[in-house]
Amino acid sequence: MLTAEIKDRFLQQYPMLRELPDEDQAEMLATASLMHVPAGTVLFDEEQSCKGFPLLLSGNIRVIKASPHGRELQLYRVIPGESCILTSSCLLGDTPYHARGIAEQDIEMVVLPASAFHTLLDKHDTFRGYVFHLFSDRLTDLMQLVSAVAFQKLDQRLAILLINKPGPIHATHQALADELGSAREIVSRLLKGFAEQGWVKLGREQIEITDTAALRKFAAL
Amino acid sequence: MLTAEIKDRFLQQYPMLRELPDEDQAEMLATASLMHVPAGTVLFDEEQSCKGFPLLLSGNIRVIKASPHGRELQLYRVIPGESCILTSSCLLGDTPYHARGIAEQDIEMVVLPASAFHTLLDKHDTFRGYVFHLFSDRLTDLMQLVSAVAFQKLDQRLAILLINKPGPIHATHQALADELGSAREIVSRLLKGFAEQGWVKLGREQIEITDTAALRKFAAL
DNA sequence: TTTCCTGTGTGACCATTGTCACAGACAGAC
DNA sequence: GTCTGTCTGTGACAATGGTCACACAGGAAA
Repeated sequence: MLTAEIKDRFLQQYPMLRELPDEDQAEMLATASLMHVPAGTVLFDEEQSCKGFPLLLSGNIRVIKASPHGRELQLYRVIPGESCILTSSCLLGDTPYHARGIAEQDIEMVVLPASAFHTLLDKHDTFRGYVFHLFSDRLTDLMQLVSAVAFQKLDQRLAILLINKPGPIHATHQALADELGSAREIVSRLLKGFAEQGWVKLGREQIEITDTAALRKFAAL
Repeated sequence: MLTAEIKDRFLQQYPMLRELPDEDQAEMLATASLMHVPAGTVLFDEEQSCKGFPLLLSGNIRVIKASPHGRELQLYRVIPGESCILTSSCLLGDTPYHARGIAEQDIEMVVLPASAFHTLLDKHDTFRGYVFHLFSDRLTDLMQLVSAVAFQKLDQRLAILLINKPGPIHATHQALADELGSAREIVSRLLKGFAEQGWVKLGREQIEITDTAALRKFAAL
């Protein structure tokens, strides 16, 4: 059972649920439960099937593929307002996961039982539209990612990654490598190159972009 | 308007449409049209939005990403009974395509107008389930592909590709390279290696697997 | 037959990335 | 302060894949 405050934040974050008829909304809220998950938790993993439909309130989920040699590659990130489409995929396709989901920060999420999820999907276009959109976006993301991994050089991918991170970047080289699916040393090496070009300033767990324009030009090349 | 013969084949290929109430089925069939497309045609391309929902009767569609340097990489293949999920993604998300679709053979397909597609989706669970399943499968495929491109060596990917092709393989090295996202010379080189191991016999546009077990073992390594 | 075109074989060479093995550097704990 | 664990810098090296520049083979067309 959710508190009034959580309900508010929940509906704030997922506006399409506000459009449900009152009784359906109430029913949905009645079956939902709130979960707290500490940062670092593995929320799901390969070959593991799923229980409910999670809707994020706060915190991100990193969805990754791990290689047998200990490297990893981030497929995408789930942010509040987005829900994890992989779960939907599981619930709808009855297939197990094929990736690992890790809580990047502490997470608050509302979990709908599978039955409620199906009911919403059957009865309400807006919810359906929302889920389809998520699928659609993920497909697009993944196609983009495949293309990047297959055809782009690492330095460009790194540049793009940096550009798309907001503000002063706080991350270890290892973390960046894990996002790119590469090794820490390579990232260090490339960053050093960027620094020598005067594009970034490096510090411990910190990267400051000093010449966005140049970096962007390099990335777009 | 479809002929009776086409209707039959159509419903044969897409069983979930047979479960529709008669009048809905009739309405759907009334708005559908048959298209023939010769092999090699580009059915859709990046940044190009879409008209209708195609359901394949015969022939395959290769969905690929092309690199700026002329290389290409196959994302997946659409076979009869499957429809092209990318199109759904477009219709549902109003986003343009982000890949290219090429008719691998001559194609027959039934095309539903976007409106009919949406109607079916709204009214019928089975159709909805079908579409969700397609999405789900594609997501899985793509995640698998990303992982392969990022972490597997080309020789293994080639071996897997060969294993999964039925019967005596009839393809140019270039075609294989395009499926893998690599260059022709590399494929030739690797195939030569396989031949030296006695795993395959090579001929012009033809590859015969002579030791499936060894090849499989190598692929699984 | 000769001519072409496409597909394949190949060797030399390069660029990129990955691996390994450390050495320093910094921050927080003690 | 010292210690300790994490993060980063770095050099040598290997391996994989890609590029280029051809030669050559086989089959279809002229």
